[in-house]
Amino acid sequence: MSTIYQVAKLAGCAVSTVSRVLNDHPNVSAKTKEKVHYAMNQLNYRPNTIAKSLASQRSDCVGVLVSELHSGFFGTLTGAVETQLRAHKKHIIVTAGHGDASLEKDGIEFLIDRNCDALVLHVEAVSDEYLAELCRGKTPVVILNRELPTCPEHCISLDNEQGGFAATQAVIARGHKNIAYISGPMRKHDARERWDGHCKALQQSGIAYDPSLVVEAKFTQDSGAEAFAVLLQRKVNFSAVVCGNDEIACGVMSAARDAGISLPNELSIVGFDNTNIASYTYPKLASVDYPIFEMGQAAGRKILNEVYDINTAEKDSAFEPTFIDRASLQPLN
Amino acid sequence: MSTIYQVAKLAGCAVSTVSRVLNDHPNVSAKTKEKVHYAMNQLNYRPNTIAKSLASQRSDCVGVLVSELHSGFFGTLTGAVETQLRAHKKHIIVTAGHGDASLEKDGIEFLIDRNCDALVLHVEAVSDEYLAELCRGKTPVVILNRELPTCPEHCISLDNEQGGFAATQAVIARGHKNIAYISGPMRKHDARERWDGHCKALQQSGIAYDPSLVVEAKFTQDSGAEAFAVLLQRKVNFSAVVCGNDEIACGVMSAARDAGISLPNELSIVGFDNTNIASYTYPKLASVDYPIFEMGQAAGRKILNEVYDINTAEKDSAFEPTFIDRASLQPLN
DNA sequence: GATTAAATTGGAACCGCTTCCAATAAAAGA
DNA sequence: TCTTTTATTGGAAGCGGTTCCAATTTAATC
Repeated sequence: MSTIYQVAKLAGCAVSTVSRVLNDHPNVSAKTKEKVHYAMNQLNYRPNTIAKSLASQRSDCVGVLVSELHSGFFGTLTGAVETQLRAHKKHIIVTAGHGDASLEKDGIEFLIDRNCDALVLHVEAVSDEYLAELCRGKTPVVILNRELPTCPEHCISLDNEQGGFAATQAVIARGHKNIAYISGPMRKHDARERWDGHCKALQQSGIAYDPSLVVEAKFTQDSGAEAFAVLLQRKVNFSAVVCGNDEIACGVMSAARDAGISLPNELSIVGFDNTNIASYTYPKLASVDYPIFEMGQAAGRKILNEVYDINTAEKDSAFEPTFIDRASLQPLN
Repeated sequence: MSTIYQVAKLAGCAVSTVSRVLNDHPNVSAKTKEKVHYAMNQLNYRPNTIAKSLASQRSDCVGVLVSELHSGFFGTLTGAVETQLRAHKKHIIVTAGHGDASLEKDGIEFLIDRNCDALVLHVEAVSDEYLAELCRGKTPVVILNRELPTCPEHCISLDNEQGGFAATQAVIARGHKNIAYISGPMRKHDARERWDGHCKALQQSGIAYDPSLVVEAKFTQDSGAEAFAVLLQRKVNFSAVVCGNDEIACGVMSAARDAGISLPNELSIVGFDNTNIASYTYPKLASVDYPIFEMGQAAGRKILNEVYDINTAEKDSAFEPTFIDRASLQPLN
């Protein structure tokens, strides 16, 4: 691997000049530039990113932290950020927090230590205070799916409660009265907020809240199936199940069919997130659209604008959860 | 941010000594070590990864290149590598190749330039020669899902042809004779190999190959649906469809149902990869298991062993595609 | 053609850490 | 106690770039 010194020597100039050519500085004469380019080609020179990063304190890299790398939701998010930035020659460094506070911190520090120019975070275990502190730090941060009261300008999120409300409201609008709810882990704020929205919708329609219709699950298919089994054991009466996310809903579908329930006529099911899953199921899953791709793009654009001074000219609209009606939700006959 | 100099000063020793403490070198007296640790805590010192990387030519990072970040298949792969390495304090840097040769190269160079200690690649556009050249380079490489004749020791792959064979054989074994095939893009070697396997199975059973039963698609749901429509337009007779991957199969399911075909009794469908999708569909999708998670883990272990000298003590078995029978495949009555 | 201003270049310090080699201190052996 | 050996330390030269400042060239003005 050749270095900038060798290029300078071959081109017959100083390293500082080569550096200028490298970084498109003005004030380099055309002929010098050409000599340098020639030398670079000759030597097959590729600048050492690490050295550049150390000297310049920049990296042309954005760090992305998500909970899990498998999982379509985060894949979509990461992909959105990546394509957005890649179009401008910026790269991303992805790492996972695994929903654990210390791993999340570890991941964040790793990204900062790698001189990332900015961070995009989808964290769930770390505290608000920690994040607030982080926002005050040197590295610009964009926080997804979380609303920090002290620094709203760093956050891109959507109203989970409103989404939960929309889902249950849609179910009620189709005549359902006995509505079960399978929530995600209540320690996760989004799960809690969605459930809040559900309760609100019930309340608004004057439907009494019945705790025996609610089960807490993990955000996974298997857990959703188990939760549904619990529901059945309770021998409570319900005509629809609203779920904390699509995976849970998918588990419910399987479990319901295993129990001999015919879908969608005997039971309506609604998910949340509107992931690919919703299109894979049969009947297709009604869900609340969580525009994670658009939000990832928005995060990318925000960074391009604010960190790299690249104007993407696109205005970011506010993100609203919208209910997507599909066959898994049927009116109560 | 404090530097190693400040730590040295506060601890009253040389930077070289601090560096030794940092890297657990032997030959540092207990009391010096303690003084240094004290100073590090006092200053809240965090070593600068970039500087370390520049000086040591290492990074404790493994680069991972996949085609797309969204897509469950690659998510699973990336997740497998990540968890495996994270357990030993190694991080991964993920980037995407988008199935384009120049983006793939760009991504690979990016990873190498970031001083990655090793690379895990799932590339599809780049040439065998380029990869062979890469294998000869300084950075250790693990190549997934591709068999390079010149350097098999770098490759972890499974026999796509055998997988394709197994799928169609299973279909034939259930009495089907008119079997449609919707392939992935033929320019991709895995798509081609799977199709080869299909043909082989037909041949072995003495079923004549009928080109009007074959459609080439992309590896996506929508494309699968379109391909199925093409198949219907041809007015050819078939009782089963074998697909290049699960997404295609999923698209076929939708399209078939839209055409009023009842599943699985009127039409059997088989996928490939055995992704999560297979568990989301109804009927559940028979598929060929592609143990991508295990292969990712194996890649991680290989690197831990060969690059970091960390013995994971687990032997890697050979990877065989296995047919997973599920309800979407029914015997022909 | 001399003078001044502007454009180009070169030099060197610096980014923060590693690592080799020499110097010193401690331990062991005579 | 005095060598000899061994364990600890310090010093300094990199790693490969960036960037500020001063020096040199070139162009512009009179």
